[in-house]
Amino acid sequence: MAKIDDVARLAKVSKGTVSNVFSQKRRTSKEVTERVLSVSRQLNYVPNHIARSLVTKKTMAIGLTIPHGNFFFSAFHNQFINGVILEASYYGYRVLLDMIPAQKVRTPFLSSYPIDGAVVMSPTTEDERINLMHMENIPFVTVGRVMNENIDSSPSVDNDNQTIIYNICKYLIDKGHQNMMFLNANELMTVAIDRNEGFIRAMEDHHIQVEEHMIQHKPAILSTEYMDYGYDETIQILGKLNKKVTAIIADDDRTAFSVMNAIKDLDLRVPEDVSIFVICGDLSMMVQSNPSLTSMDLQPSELGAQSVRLLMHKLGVLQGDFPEKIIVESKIVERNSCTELVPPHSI
Amino acid sequence: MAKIDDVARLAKVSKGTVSNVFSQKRRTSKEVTERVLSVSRQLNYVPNHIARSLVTKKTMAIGLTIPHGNFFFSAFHNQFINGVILEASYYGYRVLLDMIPAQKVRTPFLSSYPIDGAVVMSPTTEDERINLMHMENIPFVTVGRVMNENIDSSPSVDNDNQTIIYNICKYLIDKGHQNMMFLNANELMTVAIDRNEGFIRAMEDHHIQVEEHMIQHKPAILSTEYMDYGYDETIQILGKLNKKVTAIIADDDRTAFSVMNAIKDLDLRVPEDVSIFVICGDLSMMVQSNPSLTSMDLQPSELGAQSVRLLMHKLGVLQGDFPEKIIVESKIVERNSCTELVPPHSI
DNA sequence: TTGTATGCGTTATCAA
DNA sequence: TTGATAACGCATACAA
Repeated sequence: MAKIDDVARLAKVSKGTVSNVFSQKRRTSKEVTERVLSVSRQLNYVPNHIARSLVTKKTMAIGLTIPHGNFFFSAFHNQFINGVILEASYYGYRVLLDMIPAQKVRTPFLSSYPIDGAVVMSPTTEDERINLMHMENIPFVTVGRVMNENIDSSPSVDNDNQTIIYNICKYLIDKGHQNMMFLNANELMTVAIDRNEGFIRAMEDHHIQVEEHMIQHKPAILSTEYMDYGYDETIQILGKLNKKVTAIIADDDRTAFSVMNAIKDLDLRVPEDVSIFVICGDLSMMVQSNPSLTSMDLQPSELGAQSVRLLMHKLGVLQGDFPEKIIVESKIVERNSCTELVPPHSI
Repeated sequence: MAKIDDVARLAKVSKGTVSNVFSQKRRTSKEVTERVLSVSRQLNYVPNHIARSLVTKKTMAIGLTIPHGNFFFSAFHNQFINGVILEASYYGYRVLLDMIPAQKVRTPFLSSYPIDGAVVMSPTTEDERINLMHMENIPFVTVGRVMNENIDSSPSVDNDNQTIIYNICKYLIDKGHQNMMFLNANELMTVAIDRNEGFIRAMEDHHIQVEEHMIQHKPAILSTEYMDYGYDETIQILGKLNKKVTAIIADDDRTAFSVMNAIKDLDLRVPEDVSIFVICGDLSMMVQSNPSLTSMDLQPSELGAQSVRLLMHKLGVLQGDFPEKIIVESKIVERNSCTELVPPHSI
């Protein structure tokens, strides 16, 4: 591999000049520029990224910290990641996928993170990844609210989760539903906490008693029940316990599908007997399922892009003031899985 | 940030010793080790990854080169990526997500890739990413067959795509199907080429004439038709052209869902009128759709893990001989979307 | 088992 | 506009 000295020698300039031709940090005459570029092509020279990083103290990479454990990407994560990569590449940044829990790093591999900053997805309460970032002084942005004891505030991008659930409930209540089941995300995730508050507030505002069966939480990602979350809950609550649930709010498309299967197995129909509302689902899956599923568009790709932009501000790549919190818009997309509730006596 | 000199001074040892405590490349006495570690903790010292990389010439990161353009991850990609990350982290490697096309890198950002090797997903014919890797002398492994003019051979992991389609066809033919439609991947992908050969061979072996409508290709990822590939094709071939197709082989779950919608819109039923076989689909989606979809289990996560292992061999991290090609097993998972064809006259 | 000195390939500072 | 040289923070050969 050719080095900067080789180019400098052949182009009869100093290495400082060669450096400048590539970094464009100060002007070089057209003549010299072309000579250097020509020699570089000839020697197949490209600046060494590592050496550059050592002195500039910039790696031009950001970390994307995804929930660890035996994790699984959903369509939501997908789209989100797409947004992150696209936006990062716009600023010349690469994306390092990160999932190694702090404790598990073996000593021989221990070293600083070769990233300039990080985007932390789906924080939990007392999220250890966030503590790690904080300790190592790595600038970070979260997608979702931070709830760590020692960390007062940090830039974040989020949907307005409380309002989202509130509006979903209102949407269903307006259709006559009074008895709903909310299949929330895992209880450790801060988003689940916010959503619960929204749910409870909606019920209170509409004078509906919140019963225990109404709020469920996704099992831990490691558990065997994780994959078909929604099935057992539906069978149990609607079947065995015979709670007269008429509407189910599902965390994601996978959950919704599980629910639909359970409903079929209970000899019930969607939406005639039970309405289903999906919070974050893959657009194409929503449209193509049968019946098509009414859902919330959370704009995951926009969440990703905005989180990167926020991080770029923190890193000084983007100038000017920037907000500490960015709320990404979301809106209900009506399809065919939610229907007006027909009171029993009117049949 | 504390540096190695700071630790050396406070621990009253040389920096060489401090270095060895962390890299564990040569023994250090227990006494010294503990003193160094203690001081390091005190100063919050961690070796600088960049500086280390500069001298060792190892970045401890591998690139994951995903198809670029306005790309979109499917469940298959998801699982694959999971496999890659998990396996890479096992060897202490991080994963850099890569999608920047070679030409688009602007001069100010131009530099060598800070990776030790790369995994290239879903190669196309004359894949420019592979040419780039080859030119820059970056060790790489492909997931899928390479079909580049100038590149003779390179390590790769793959399913046996020809045989897979052959077996799917045989499976359907054994059920009495003679007129199938194959919704293949994009025609530029090498996997699509291999599959076509398998399809044609199966037809020939069973004395079935291959008609034009039988093989379709997914539109380019940038096109608007990309997202509901399968719908128009089904409406067109089964509806307007009234070809008597009784079985459809779909590239992925998204495609399968589109097909199911089209079939419904044509007032036909799955599997009574048309059988559907999915090649790569998300397990949970397959199970939870209605009817559940018969599919091929390609073990995407295993593909990911094996590709990393192969790369580790190329990088010398893993010792011993290693094969140039690894074929990951796949098998048919029967569910409820394919049925025995009942000849019309027997009704 | 530990210390010393050199080099990794670049950018940045200061002169010219 | 360009050149010379000192960092950047670490690993490693060699010496002790």
